[in-house]
Amino acid sequence: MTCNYLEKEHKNEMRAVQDSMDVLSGKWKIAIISSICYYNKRRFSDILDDIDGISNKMLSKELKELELNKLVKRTVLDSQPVTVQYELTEHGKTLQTIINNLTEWGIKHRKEILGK
Amino acid sequence: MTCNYLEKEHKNEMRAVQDSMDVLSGKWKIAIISSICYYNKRRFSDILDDIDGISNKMLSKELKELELNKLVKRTVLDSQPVTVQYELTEHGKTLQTIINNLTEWGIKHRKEILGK
DNA sequence: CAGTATCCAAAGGGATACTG
DNA sequence: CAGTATCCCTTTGGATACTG
Repeated sequence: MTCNYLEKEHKNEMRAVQDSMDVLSGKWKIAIISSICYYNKRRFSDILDDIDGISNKMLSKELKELELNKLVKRTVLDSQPVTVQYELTEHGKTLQTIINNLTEWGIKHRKEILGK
Repeated sequence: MTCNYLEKEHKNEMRAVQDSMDVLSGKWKIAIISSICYYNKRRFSDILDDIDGISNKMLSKELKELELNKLVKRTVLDSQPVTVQYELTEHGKTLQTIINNLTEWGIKHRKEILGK
């Protein structure tokens, strides 16, 4: 791998990567996205069940951030009692490639570390 | 995007993604990798200069973790005073695809959030 | 059901000084 | 140069209880 581009471009790339990481690096972000993606639409309490170890406080906080970043859309259904549904936005769905790559790499990495 | 695979596969994917994120999600990890990659071989104090805001304590800690995860190779050169050189391992270089994707996505995301 | 609020312990991480 | 050590403030996040 050679990285023979210009210094300024390099700085810009680093900023862009950091932007992505800021959005994704919450402890539960990707798990949440993955859960919503898997079920297409998913309610708060269901996501809570999907993800081992997450608390309602954390789920609430992370979902709020995902919404702010326009990755997730929140819809309140007027049922009794109130139900809230989460789904990925079109923008959120563009994360699929990254998630796939992270999955592949994670598997490779595990082999590398444990020795093949 | 449809996610119509089996539940168990889904759990495995989530674990793999999490493995990757654990390795990469330190505050400075990707910046460090990117810096070493850019210069191919890079010394401690140079990386310190490359990355805005990082402290020697953090750089030392993150490099240690990257080494443990076999992404980075550390070489002590017997100069006066001692010089230490860091470079990516073959395994570390396999991150290139992910970094590229994160770069692209980060740019897209910025447009999405700021409004095009 | 879908969150908030509060308390609190643990981890993160900056600043500074020191060492081989 | 390449780190360690220490101090100490800030952030994170779990447990629990409460609300519309």
